[in-house]
Amino acid sequence: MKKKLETLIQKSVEALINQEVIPSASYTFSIERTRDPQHGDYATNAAMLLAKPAKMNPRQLAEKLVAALPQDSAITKVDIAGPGFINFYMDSSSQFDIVKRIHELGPEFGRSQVGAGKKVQVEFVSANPTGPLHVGHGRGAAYGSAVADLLEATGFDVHREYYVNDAGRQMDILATSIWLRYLEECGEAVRFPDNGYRGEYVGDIARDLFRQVRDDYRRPIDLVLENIPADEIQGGDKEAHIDALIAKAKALLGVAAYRDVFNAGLNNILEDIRNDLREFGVDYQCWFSEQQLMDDGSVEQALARLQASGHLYQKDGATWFASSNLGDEKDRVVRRENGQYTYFASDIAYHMNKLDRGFEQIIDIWGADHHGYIPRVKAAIQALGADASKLKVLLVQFATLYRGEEKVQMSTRSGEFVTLRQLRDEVGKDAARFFYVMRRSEQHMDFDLQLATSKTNENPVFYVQYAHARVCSVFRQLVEKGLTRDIPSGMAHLQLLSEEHELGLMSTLERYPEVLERAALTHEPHQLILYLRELANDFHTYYNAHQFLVEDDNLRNARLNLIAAVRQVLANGLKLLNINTPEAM
RNA sequence: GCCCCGAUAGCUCAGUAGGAUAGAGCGGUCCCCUCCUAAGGGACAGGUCGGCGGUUCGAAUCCGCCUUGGGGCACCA
Repeated sequence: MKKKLETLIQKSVEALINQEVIPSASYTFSIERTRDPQHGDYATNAAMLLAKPAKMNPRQLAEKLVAALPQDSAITKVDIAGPGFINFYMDSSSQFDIVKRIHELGPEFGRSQVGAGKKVQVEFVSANPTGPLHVGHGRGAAYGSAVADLLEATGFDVHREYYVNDAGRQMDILATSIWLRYLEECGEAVRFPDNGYRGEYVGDIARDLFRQVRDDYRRPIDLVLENIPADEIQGGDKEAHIDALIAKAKALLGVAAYRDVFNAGLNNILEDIRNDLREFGVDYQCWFSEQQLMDDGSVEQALARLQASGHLYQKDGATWFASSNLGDEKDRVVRRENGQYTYFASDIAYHMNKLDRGFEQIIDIWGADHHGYIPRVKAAIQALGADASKLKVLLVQFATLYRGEEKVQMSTRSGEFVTLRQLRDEVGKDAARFFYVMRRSEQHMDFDLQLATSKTNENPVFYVQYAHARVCSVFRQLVEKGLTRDIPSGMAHLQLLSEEHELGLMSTLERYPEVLERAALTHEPHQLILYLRELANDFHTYYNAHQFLVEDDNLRNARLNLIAAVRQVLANGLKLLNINTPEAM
C-alpha cells in the first residue's frame, strides 16, 4: 500500500517537472502512516520538501501535486492539511484482510525472510566462570537472546555462542580461593586473602572437594604462608599477595592436584551457569573455550598472522600489537614480558576463529564498561584482513539494583550480589525477562527488587499476559453460554466490524510484522515490548467498550475472529520473547 | 585531560528517516462491574524536551559550545 502511494506521488512529481513547476531532479520524500486518524491513513511531506526548489509556498504546491495525482480506486479522499501535508484516506475494504491473514498464518504471522539466511553470530553473556551469574548478567542474557531470537524470526541464520574465559589469572584466583576454603575445612587456620573470591559458593565447592579427596590436598598453613608478601589490610599489595598464593598453591599441590582443584571450580560453576541460563530460556549452539584457543595453537597462529602482516613489534621485552595505526588510541600488549599471553591475545584468536567460520556478521554483546575495548578488537579484525564493519558490538548498560530506596552494592569478589537465580526465584522468569528487555539496552536501568518482587505490584508483563488470558476466557464463556462459533461465517462478515475500537485494533494488528522487522534490524527488542503493551491496551479498551458474545451470530463470529487474531499476535510476540502465554490468570 | 552513554510529566521510561496539539505506565483527583476475570476501562491535573547558539518551511530529534549524572582510559579479565 505504501509502495503504491509512493509510485503515485512520484508520477505526480514527474508531471509537475514536465510542466516546469519544479526543476528537474530526483527528490526523496517520506510516506508515513499517520498517528492521528484525523490525518487520514497515510501522509506525505513531499510538498514541503519540494516547496523550496519550486519557489512556492508548500500548500500551493500541494494543491498542484494533488491535481496531478493519477486516479486510483484505493484512495477515497485526499486532503491538504497543516503546513502542507498531503493526507490520503484509503478504501477500507482491504483492512479486514488482516484478520484472515493472521488466521491463515497463525504462529508464522509476523515472521519474515528479510535476513535472507545471512549467517550471523551472536555472542552474549560470556561471564567469567568465577561465580554464579548475577542480575547484571541477567540483562545481557535477556537482551542477547531476544536479539538472537528476533534475528532468527526475520530470516537470519543465527548462531548463539558463549565465550568461556576458562584461562587466565581470575580462574587461578578462584582455584586458590577454593583451595584455601578447603584447607579451612581440613582444620587449618586460614587467613582468607583480601582479593580472594569470598562468595558462599566457594565454600560449597571446597566442601564437595573435601568430601571427595579428604586430606589429600591438605598442606600445613605455615608452609602455605611461607615467604608470602603481606596482604593489603596488612599494609602490603593485595595483587602481589594473591599472586604469591597462586604460585604457592601450584608448587605445593603439583600440576595434577592443582588442576583438579581448578577443574572442581570451573566445572561446578560452568554447570551452574548452564542450568541457570537454560532455566531462563537461553540456549546456545556453542560454549567456546578460551583454554582451547591456547591449547590448539590458535593464539600463536593469530599472532603469527599479525606478525606476517607487520602489525607486531617488540618493546620492553613484551610483544605489542600496533593497533593505534588502525584507530585505537594506543598500542596494546599481546604477550607479556613474562611470556604469558594477555587476555586480548586470546580475544584476537577468538575473533579470527569467528571470521574463519564464515559468519557474515558478528555481534558481540558486552557490558557497557567494556566499550573502550571496541577499537582494539576492530583493529585486530582489520589487521587480520577483514572488514571491521563485520563486527557489531552492542553494549548493555548496568542494571542498578535497588531494595526499596536503598541501592544494593554489587561485587562478585566480595560475594555481596544478587544472583540471577535469586531474581528468577523471586519475580519469575516472565517478569524478569520482560523487565530486562522493556528498556533500551544502552539505557541505565533501575531494577527495584522490592517493587518487582512485591505480590501486589502492577507488573506490566501481567498486563500483556492478562490480555491473552482474557481472550481465552471469552472462548470459555462462549461454551458455557451454549453459544457457537463459526469461523468461516465470521470471516464473511468482517465488514460488520465498524466500531472505532475495532478499526483501531485491526490497524494495530497490521503493524506487527513491521514492528518485528524493525526491532530485529535495529537490535531493539524493547520496540516489541512496547508494541505488545499497546496491543494489549487496545484490546482491554475494546473489551470494556463492547460485548463480544452478542446474540447476532454474524457480528459475534466476526468479533470472535478479531479477538482470536489479537490472541495470536500476543502469543507470537510473547513466545518470541520466551514469555509464557497463560490461558487463565 | 581524552573517549563512550545518558539528561523528556512528581517517579520509571517511549518518542519510529527532522513533521501536524511531545506520549505511556506508576503515583494524584474523579468516574465506570444486574454485563465475556475491575490483574480492566474512561476522564482530569501534571512539560522552558538540561542550557545557549546554529542549520530550515519545521528540531526532543541534526551541528557547535556549556552544565550535569554514570562508565571507560593495564604487560586485569
